[in-house]
This record gives sequence, structure tokens and C-alpha cells, in this order.
Amino acid sequence: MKTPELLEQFHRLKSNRGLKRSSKRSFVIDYFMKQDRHYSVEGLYEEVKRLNPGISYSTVYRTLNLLVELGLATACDFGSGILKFEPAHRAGHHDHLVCRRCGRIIEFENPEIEKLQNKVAKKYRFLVDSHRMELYGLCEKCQKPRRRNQNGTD
Amino acid sequence: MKTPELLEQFHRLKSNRGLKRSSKRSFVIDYFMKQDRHYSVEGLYEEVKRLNPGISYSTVYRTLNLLVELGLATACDFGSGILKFEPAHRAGHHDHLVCRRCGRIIEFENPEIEKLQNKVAKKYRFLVDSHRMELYGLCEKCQKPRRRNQNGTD
DNA sequence: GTTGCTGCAAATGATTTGCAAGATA
DNA sequence: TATCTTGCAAATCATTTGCAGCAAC
Repeated sequence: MKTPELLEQFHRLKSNRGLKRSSKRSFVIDYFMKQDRHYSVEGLYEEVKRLNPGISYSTVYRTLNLLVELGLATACDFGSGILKFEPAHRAGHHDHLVCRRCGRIIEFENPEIEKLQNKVAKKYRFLVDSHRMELYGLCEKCQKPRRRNQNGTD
Repeated sequence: MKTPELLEQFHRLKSNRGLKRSSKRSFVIDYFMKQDRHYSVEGLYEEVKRLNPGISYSTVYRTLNLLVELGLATACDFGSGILKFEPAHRAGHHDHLVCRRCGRIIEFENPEIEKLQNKVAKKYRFLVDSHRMELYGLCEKCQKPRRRNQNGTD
């Protein structure tokens, strides 16, 4: 599913929930979907308010949670204690490599691993609706001595 | 590595760090290692204070964090916003099935998945030091209608 | 005697919510 | 008009820390 469709889908789901149109919320959703990355509430707020200073932290916070409720975004924390959000269409079938030094997040897909996950679930008669998998360590850059790679959004 | 050895290992590492012996801390470690399960600080505190009422939340909190620092325990949150701890010897090579309804946590091991993880890491020239993988959904019991299964520690 | 450990209460910090004013249907 | 949305400030809640007294070395 592509990004513009997600925004449409939001507007459809919105009415079913008695939600009203709001330009600020739409702006946040649009930006979030376009960037198509991992964001903390704080991180997204910082970027959005630069483009649209009238938008508050609360609005960003509530919008992200709304997207999660509607199933259009997912939240996970990567062990940092800060919740990160990403568009749901990306979350279904990919996992993460998380660099402990610079915080960079690399995504990957591996259908073979998913097959094995399903096999495990079947063995335990467990009905899986989602999964998360993260590999922690050092990314290529951070393995080289003396190089830092800071990335505020991830 | 077996549980009693972990307690020994703690005492060894302890002296290297200038730590002193303390009966309360030892009690917490001993109980935690013997139970050999997932605990939140709160959960472990509740159980420990029943057996040893003089032990405070702070002590349990600091002991668990000390174990993590020494590499004898690991912490993860399973998305609930509450940190769970488990003895490290269990964390290396197993993953979790997390039931969304009753909170039960089932562990499993799958060497094939680990092999694939290593393959992925190599592809991205990523140096992995640990991983986590959780499958979320409904456990066998909770798939049956009308049955609850509450379990405070997991 | 020095340094680590403990309990308590208070600080922290991300997340969440109450409420009054503004926007949308 | 009725209901939803927003900004602000305050509440929450798990986690963390300062400090004074106690215990181990």
C-alpha cells in the first residue's frame, strides 16, 4: 500500500469514528506518511513545528496515537525508553537492525525467517497477529574506530 | 550455565567492582535466580517482601540493575511500558511468544532462525551482539472463548 | 575509619489527560 | 448548535536519585 492511499484511508476511517477534519492533524499525518520513517513524538514534533509552528506537541502526540488506533501506524521502543512510530504499511514484514552506538535503524525483510516464525507458532498452538525482531550491535560505520554518526530521528 | 553458578559469578564480579556483601541483595539475587522467570521490579518486589519484609523497592530495583550491568540479567519490555528482567543465561538463545490477552510469555528456541539472523547481519555488515524477537497474539488457552488466564509475573 | 548498602521521600522524564477556547459538521 | 480538535498546564506513572543512617570491609 502506498503512502497517499494511507492518507485517504485515514480520512475514510475518520468519518466512521466521528472524527472531524482538521488541517493541523492532516498536516502531521501527511508529513509523517511522506517521510516514511521512524519518529518519536518529540522528533516528529520538532520537524513539524519548523514547517508549521502552530502545531503543538499534544497534537502530534494525539495524532500518532490515533494512527496507531486506526491501525495505520505502529509503535515500538527499541529499548531506549522512547516510543518510536512508523507507518503501518512498513511494519508488517520487515524487522530492524539497531546500532547501539549511533542509534541508526536499518530495516530488512526475510521471508524465510517469517516462515520459521509461523512454524514455531504452530508448534505452540499460538495464534500470531504480529511480531517484532531486532538485532542489536554496531552498524558498519560504527565498527570503524573514531567515527560517530548521529541521527536524531532514529 | 546453571543458577547456583550465577550467584557465585555475581560474588566474584562483585569484588572486582568494589561491591560489598549484603544479605538483602543476596536474598533478592538468590530468589530471582531460583525462580528463573520474567519479573518487573514491582513484581519481584511484591514476592520478595512477602518472604523478607525488610527489603525495599529500591533494593530490588538497584539489585536488578546491578545484575544487568554485570551481564547476569537482561531487561526487555515486551511493549507494555514496564521493564521485565530475566536471568541472562536464559536470554542468549531463546525468544518469546507474548499473549496479548493473558500476558503469558512462552519461550522458544530456534537455531535455524538464528542462523538466518546472522546471514542478514552479514549482508548489512552489521556486528550483532544480541537480538530480541517476539511473536504477539493469542496463546492456546486464550483462543478458546470465555477463558481468562491471569499471571502477574509475566 | 572509609566506603558501600538501604529505605525513604522526592526528582525525573516520557506519556497522558482536563479543560476552556476555537474549529468543523 | 453539538461535537470534535487544540494548546496549555497539570497529572500520571515507571524509573531513578539524594541523602542520612546502617553495615561491611
